[in-house]
Amino acid sequence: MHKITTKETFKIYNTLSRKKEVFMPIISGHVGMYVCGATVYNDVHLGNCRTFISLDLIVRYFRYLGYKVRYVRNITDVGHLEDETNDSYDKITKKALIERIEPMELAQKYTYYLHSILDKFNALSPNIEPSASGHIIEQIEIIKMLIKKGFAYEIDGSVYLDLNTYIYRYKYGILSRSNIEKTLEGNSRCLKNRRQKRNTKDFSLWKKADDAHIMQWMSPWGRGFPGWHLECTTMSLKYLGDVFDVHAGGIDLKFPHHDCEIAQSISLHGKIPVHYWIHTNLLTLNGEKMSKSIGNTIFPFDILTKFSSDVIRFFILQTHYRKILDFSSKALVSAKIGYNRLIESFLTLEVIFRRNIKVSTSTLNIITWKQKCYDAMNDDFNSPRLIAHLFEAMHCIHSLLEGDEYLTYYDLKLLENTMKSFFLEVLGLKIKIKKQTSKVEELLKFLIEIRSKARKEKNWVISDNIRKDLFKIGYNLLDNENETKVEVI
RNA sequence: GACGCCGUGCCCGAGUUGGUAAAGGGGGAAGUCUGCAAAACUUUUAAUAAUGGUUCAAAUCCGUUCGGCGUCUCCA
Repeated sequence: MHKITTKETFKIYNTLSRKKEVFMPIISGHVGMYVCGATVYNDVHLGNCRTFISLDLIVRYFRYLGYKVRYVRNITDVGHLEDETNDSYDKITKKALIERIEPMELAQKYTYYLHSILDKFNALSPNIEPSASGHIIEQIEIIKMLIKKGFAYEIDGSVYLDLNTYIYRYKYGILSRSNIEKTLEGNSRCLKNRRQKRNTKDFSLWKKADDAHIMQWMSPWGRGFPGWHLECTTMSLKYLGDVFDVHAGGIDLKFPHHDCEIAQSISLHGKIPVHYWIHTNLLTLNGEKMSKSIGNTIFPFDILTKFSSDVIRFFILQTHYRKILDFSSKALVSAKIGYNRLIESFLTLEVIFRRNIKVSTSTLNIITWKQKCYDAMNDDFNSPRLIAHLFEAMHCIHSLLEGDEYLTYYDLKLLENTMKSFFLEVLGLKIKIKKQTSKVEELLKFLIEIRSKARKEKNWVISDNIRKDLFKIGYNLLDNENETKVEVI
């Protein structure tokens, strides 16, 4: 494995301090990382995918540096309110009624779907993927403790976190740096329909369920279901401890979700639960947030027919995770062309190895280049810069092929290993060469032979017709010096 | 209204704890190659939103303006 040699220069942008900070794990060599996963009531869209792909890059790089990562990503299958003014239904229940299936069946269906999509994008599975519905008992225990400590109160079968009590002792909103009073002042929507709560700013830990609510559990406060913010606090506490290294998620979860999590944890044990908060930025469509509720969404299968999952992943990683990324097919086409060139260079490298030219000194400094790759990733996971360095390596390979530059066998191997490991392990991309089924391949070979014969006889009519007709059905013939290559369109 | 973020060439996109010539990709142009075409390779092209200020030095820090976006409702 790779040694953790660069840890003193490895920096992560921490939303809490709004600065890049040198990463120092709680336990040397280990990283505990919690990611807010998806609410499984609908197909994941490309915006969700961007977040999980960005965070996959982060997990991969931790591991690449040699850290042992416990990667926990939850499944929200209960408790996420569709609309707080409507007490009866949460997202899962509502969709289950529409689809006429059991809520659990719905959650299962979309969980499978999420897995299959993320698998396609080569995102690594979490080590633990806990679901909210599987941790009802733990959540009830935490609510009990919060009530006992005086930070929560029960009214008519629902339990709320008492922010006034909390604010008396601690600061609320340290992550978003929002002033809850001022925030509520300017937002009239928040003032409606809060008859149950002592204060509008209090948020629910447990909600009473009426008979129509399918997903409900028995609790000391009657039948109900847990609030959304509680599940992450509960499950991260259970699997990573009361204070852990990294908590990550989409930027839209910063407030109120993550600030509420912090309030819950601090109420519980008095400590800020996380050292490094990482927030990924949004994927926009026509400049606006891609969102299920707004409806401007692109689903993975909408574009997987036009672009491979690798190209989409490459496209996403070409932008830094903290920058807004606007979806456009034009940019995707650019990414596709660049990606293919990069893959070609791996094949060119093989050609250079086969040539086996022996030199005693190198004309290029591969060690310096390798360090630049690390520097890019060490600077808050700067994948666009890493990709730029891979393109530089591609140009080096071309120069080697032309004989303009030379590398010793050792340096050549170093170049290959570094390039491949960053490409495959860190960026999580694949070096895939499209291949035909054997019979199609034989037929193509046969046609190319006929065409080659025609070309030798300068029968351009036959040779051009073969090329034209094959192009029509998706095969592009490329005539090189001695051979004809087939490109699948 | 409160709290934030962003604006880099034709397009995408690094650089934003101030400092050598502002990465990289795509596109355009020219060339090499070539029966033609394509591909590949080489070279080349062009930018810091506007305006003040701080500084020996600003894309980077501060002010103002314009434009875009996010959160405060459920969100990745």
